[in-house]
Amino acid sequence: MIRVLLVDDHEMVRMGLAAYLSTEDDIEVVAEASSGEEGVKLAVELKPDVVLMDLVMEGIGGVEATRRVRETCPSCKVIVLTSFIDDEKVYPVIEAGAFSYLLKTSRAAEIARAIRAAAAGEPVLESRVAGKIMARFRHGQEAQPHEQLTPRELEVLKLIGQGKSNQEIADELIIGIKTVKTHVSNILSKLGVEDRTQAAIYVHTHNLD
Amino acid sequence: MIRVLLVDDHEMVRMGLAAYLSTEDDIEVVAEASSGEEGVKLAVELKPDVVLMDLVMEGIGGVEATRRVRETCPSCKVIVLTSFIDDEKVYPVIEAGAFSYLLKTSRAAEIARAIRAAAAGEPVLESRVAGKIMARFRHGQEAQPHEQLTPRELEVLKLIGQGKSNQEIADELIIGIKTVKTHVSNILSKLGVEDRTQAAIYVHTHNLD
DNA sequence: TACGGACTCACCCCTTTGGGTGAGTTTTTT
DNA sequence: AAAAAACTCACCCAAAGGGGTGAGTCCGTA
Repeated sequence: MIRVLLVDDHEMVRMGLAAYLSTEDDIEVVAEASSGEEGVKLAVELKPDVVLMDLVMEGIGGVEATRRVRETCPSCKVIVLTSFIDDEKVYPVIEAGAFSYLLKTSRAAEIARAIRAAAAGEPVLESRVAGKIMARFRHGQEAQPHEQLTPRELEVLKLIGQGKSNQEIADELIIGIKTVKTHVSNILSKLGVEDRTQAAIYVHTHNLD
Repeated sequence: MIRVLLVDDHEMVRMGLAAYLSTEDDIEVVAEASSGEEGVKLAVELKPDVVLMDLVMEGIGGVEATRRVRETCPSCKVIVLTSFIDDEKVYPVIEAGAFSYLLKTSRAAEIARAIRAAAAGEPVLESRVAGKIMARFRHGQEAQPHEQLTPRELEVLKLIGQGKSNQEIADELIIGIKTVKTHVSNILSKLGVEDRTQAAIYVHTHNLD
């Protein structure tokens, strides 16, 4: 019997999963959590075989919840279940220890299959997610352009993403405007964009909040 | 008996709703649709009392689906059920004829209540949605700043949101750069922002794709 | 017809931005 | 201790952005 913990703040989704999974003889839903915190707590207590984890939740998100579950219960396989693929949380959550990655548009049978696969030690990646991962390795492991920014540059980039001018950024960071300009130049070059507007768009399309 | 049609491309959500609603004596799920098109078709055929409609779907979205359902089956009450509140699709879908608006984080009991309310002719607005609607009326019906943009200005704004320079916008629209600058000035003034970067951010936070 | 709104373009002028280059200081790593 | 990376600031200069103003055309409507 595969013991499963559901973590999702959507009651309907939990009910749907629970209803479907209860029809599978070899799968047992041992508990449901409506938040990341609760999910971590239940995972530690119950040591389920598989955790079905939503990514977007109030409080600590699925990424942090996954990290904590992996820390406190390394035997738990975390299957991430989320709505969107464009979320740039794909890489972080995999780094956080997610074992499989599915989309919520998946058929119910797919999910049952992924649960059995996880219990058997086989990860499952939704095809589009797999494509992203492959692309990342193909293009060299440098990954996201913004990951090669220095901490200070990242800080400046976020302020650009808030629509701040160089002077405002200088005031906020208590440095000279000349220094800000240097950072901005380096940022534009590293991100491969032409101006601060494109950099701001980068921030928003990559959710660098 | 209240006859309900479910429209959602997430099989799990449909299952969860169907499972829960089947426990309610006065509610009957007469059909499920996994796309907007299918939902419209089934609504016409079955004339349900209430349609539970997801907003984000492949193909025609929930907004267009709602409009068509209302056109072809005016007696059907459409309850919109979506994940996010920041979606600026709230107003459009209400204009399209949505009767109630709930979030997917709602408790299942809330949904059953909303279904009964809809059948009785009472709309239900999730509190945060209600707040938005109220705010819109309080601030004068002018609503979103970008709605007072002219068609041409909106076109330019979208290009700003793509990170285009004035010259690139001029080339794309086959007009002079002086004209673009005029549009940009008017846009900044109407949106109440200081520069094109903030305008680009506006585009992305308001989903003006 | 007259009016207003939208779209177009122009001129003047100032500010901001961004590239290139150099260089000093601090922090971290080797 | 030496090397590398990060952070800081500076100067020069060209390009782009943005405010203000004026004005012509076209189109739909009162």
